[in-house]
Amino acid sequence: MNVDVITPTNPFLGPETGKMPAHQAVYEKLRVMILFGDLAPGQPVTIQGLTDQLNVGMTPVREALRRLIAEGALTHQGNRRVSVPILTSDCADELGFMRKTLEPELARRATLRLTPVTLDAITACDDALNRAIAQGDIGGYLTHNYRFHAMIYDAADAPIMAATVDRLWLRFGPSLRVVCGRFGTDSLPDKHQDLLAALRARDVDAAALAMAEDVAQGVEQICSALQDS
Amino acid sequence: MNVDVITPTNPFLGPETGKMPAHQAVYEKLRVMILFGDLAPGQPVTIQGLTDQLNVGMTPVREALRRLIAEGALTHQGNRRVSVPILTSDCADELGFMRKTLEPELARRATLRLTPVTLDAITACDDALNRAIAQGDIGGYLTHNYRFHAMIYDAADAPIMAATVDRLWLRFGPSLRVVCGRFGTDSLPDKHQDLLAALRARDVDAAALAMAEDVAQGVEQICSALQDS
DNA sequence: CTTTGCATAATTTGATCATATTCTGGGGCG
DNA sequence: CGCCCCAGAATATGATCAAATTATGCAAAG
Repeated sequence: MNVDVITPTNPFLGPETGKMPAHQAVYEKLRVMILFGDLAPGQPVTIQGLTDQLNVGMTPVREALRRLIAEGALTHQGNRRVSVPILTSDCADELGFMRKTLEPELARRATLRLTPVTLDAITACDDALNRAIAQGDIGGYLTHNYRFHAMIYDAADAPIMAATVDRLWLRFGPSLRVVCGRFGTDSLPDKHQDLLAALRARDVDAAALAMAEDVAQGVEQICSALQDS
Repeated sequence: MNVDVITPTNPFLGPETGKMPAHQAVYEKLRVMILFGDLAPGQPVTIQGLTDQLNVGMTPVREALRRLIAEGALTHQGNRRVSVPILTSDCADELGFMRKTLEPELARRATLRLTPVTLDAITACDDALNRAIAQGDIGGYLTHNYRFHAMIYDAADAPIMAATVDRLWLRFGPSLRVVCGRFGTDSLPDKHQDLLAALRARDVDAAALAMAEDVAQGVEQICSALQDS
């Protein structure tokens, strides 16, 4: 029962995939699975299960898990048991506040530093996102929505904040697929047009506002889904 | 099913050396050393050096390092070399923005949830801090200043935000000792009295303001020290 | 006679270690 | 000046130990 990753290419902007330490390969594989809801909330994650599944030793698996636990993508619940965290209302509140605070600032910085080439790439990503929505492709929506935001945050040239926000997305990840299964791809939030327009116009405040609204919509949708569970 | 105890990091720096996995003991030891400037910025950290120094195998050391790297307390610079990160101006700007944004919010939440017992403990911690300043004890100042803030953030009952802010402190840590060596304990920032008064009065906005000012002063001091280096 | 409760055994899993392998960096030699 | 070889450190593996959860069986109560 080998769980194959749905996304064929790695979603991150890293070009090198050739030679990579085993622990990092395991880390990225698990990270993608968590980020896009391939692992259900509360699902236990065992070391030996991963060693069998991925055909690597236990040391790389241990390191990858330790890293993901440090990032909050996995939790060390009770006695030596690792599992995918269950998103509570309180956690969602915290994550929501942080996202609403940090992501507009990243949008501000990105607006000032964005190159035309990167802007075109972001626009292309949004086009792909809209195609995925039109086709009802939930996996494609999740992937391209993440890429859309990740590209902007990468352009902000603020690695610490970008990494922090990345960790917040990791926490939302396991619940995303559930939310989408509930609502479908019809009523998905999309302030991306406003955001792109603001980026093209180099309007810092408009970009921050559009980002804030986009984040607020996404957080609101997740919180409402958590409410009746 | 107990899911209540999920403390991956130590909120306090108590020397609790009872029953603890080796990798966590190594992690906490290194964490304290980084947080209080026992490790200089740029200093290389080797696995084998730590195995010899701490008398543990290399697997626990590897896990501790991986965890600290994930938290930004150490950096994986280039090829398989781990070292204490050097704080640049850009990084300090990012860290400053995040601290100024997140810590007042934590102060807000702490104001609402604080118990009288905890408030007394925080007050006692501030007294110890002042005694350390009066004696010119830099180590005591750093320790108690961290504890003062950590206790407030712990009282805020917002584990994700508290852990995030903790990571920011870890990044500032290696430079703190340098800054204090430059300025001494004379002109240290202290908005703690205002903060304590606001906490006692349950004045949310005043607490947030005092915290913002305290953070701003600290960040400003570090940035000015980075300027002429 | 069945069922419930607890105590103990067995299996699974995590933690640690010793060791082998690979890769990077530096120094010597052509 | 460049290439090759060697030392040292990091990476990865499997084995071994310890801990915990699950399974099992016995006894007592209904």
